[in-house]
Amino acid sequence: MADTTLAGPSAAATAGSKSEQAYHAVKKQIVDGTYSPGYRLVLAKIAEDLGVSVVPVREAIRRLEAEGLVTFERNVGATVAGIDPTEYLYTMQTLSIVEGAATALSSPLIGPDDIARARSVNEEMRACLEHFDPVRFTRLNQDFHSVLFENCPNPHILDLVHRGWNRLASLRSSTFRFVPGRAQESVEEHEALLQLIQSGADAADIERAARLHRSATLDAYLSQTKNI
Amino acid sequence: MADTTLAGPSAAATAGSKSEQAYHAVKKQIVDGTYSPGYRLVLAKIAEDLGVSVVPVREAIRRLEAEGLVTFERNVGATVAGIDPTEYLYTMQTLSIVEGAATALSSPLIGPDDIARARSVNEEMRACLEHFDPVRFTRLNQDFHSVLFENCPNPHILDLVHRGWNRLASLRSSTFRFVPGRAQESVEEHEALLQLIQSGADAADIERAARLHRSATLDAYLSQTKNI
DNA sequence: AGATATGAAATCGTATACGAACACTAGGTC
DNA sequence: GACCTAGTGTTCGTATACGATTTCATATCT
Repeated sequence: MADTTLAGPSAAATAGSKSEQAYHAVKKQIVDGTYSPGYRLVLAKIAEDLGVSVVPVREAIRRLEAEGLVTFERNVGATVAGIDPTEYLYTMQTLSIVEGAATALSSPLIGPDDIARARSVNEEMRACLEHFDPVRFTRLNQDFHSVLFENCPNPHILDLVHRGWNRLASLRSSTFRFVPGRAQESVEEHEALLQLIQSGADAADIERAARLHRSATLDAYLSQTKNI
Repeated sequence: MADTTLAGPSAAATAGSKSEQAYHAVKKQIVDGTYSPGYRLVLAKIAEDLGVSVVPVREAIRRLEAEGLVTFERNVGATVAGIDPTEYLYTMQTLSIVEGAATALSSPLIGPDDIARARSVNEEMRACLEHFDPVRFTRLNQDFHSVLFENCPNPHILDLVHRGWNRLASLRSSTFRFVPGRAQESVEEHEALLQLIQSGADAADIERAARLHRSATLDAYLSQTKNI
């Protein structure tokens, strides 16, 4: 299965350093929800928990800030970044663009076995709809697209996709939970996308489909909030 | 005129801090070419030059690393990042995507006065062709697109555009210099793009045109290197 | 001579320490 | 009672110090 730990930023240089360790530790806890949005990240406390000094922790926090996972205020401190409706819109819109591009760029390199694997993941997602397992659903959704992106010829774009996913992590399964029916649609769109790729469709058509797949989720959210 | 100092990353939080000062100072010198690719960035030396200690400098360097402007190797140090043909391809491809999207998203908000300003910049660019002033040409090129992006409704995408531009800064005017005729084409494409926007064309058409405008430069480079 | 080992110099990575800025409470004043 | 003010505690920002690692030059061995 594709590794959805979500590779760090382009800069993974200093592996093994305490700063690196702190970065991964804090990131993990943000992405998996241990630290919720708004949680106050006190340098000294994190340093003590990890058994290191504040300097590497500070560096780690600043890196997470650059990725949008924490917000930093001078002389005040860091808090786990939430994602307000505006930020959500920006992030989803950007994701629709970069995911569309990543899918289109990868499509010529996607083989029958990849299609089969992706389809199998999608069927698992369908099963999640029955059991109502939104957390697993979200994870499988990333797996699905990760399979398609495995051979993406442009790592920069892939990196942007991963950043967007991390940015959305604080929402967990909210779109799944709050927009009923969207998850079902999503599974169908996945299948349609696979067939499009399988049929050797034009890259532009694949890009459009992949982009719409993401923006439909955004639209579903927008139209719902408008109706309330 | 549009400010092409190229806004920093989303995180401009700690304005006024020494770390911030160091960040801007080093970034400026990388972007304007004072530090060429491969230049060894020694923390202690930069710290002394700026009159601060190494800790904030280190933080600044790590931020620049995250933006791809410097490469960092553990226990060895930082060097100004070069851009090899592969990186160039990745960056240009990504730029074509995000610039295309930024242009399309901005287009409904571009008014007649914006068009006029952009056209005036483009005419300056045309003049640069006569005087053969590649550095100014590159700068004006950014100005041109900055005018179009001024009202971009998605700051995330704009940020990606700026990052790409910074990343290419180390090349200076190489595309202009090495692909004769491309600059001329570029000016013509700008004018065509303006007319497309002015005519109220479909966002999809505008996006395609803007994307091709960037990828044509990449293609020109690729076909030239192939011929050698 | 070429390759390998050894030492010194340079540079990084992190701990510790301390001054500075902010938040919050308590007390006083109108 | 509401508002302002002083004081205290918390947390950040940066300087300094030192051990760890790499690099480079020199010496030694085959």
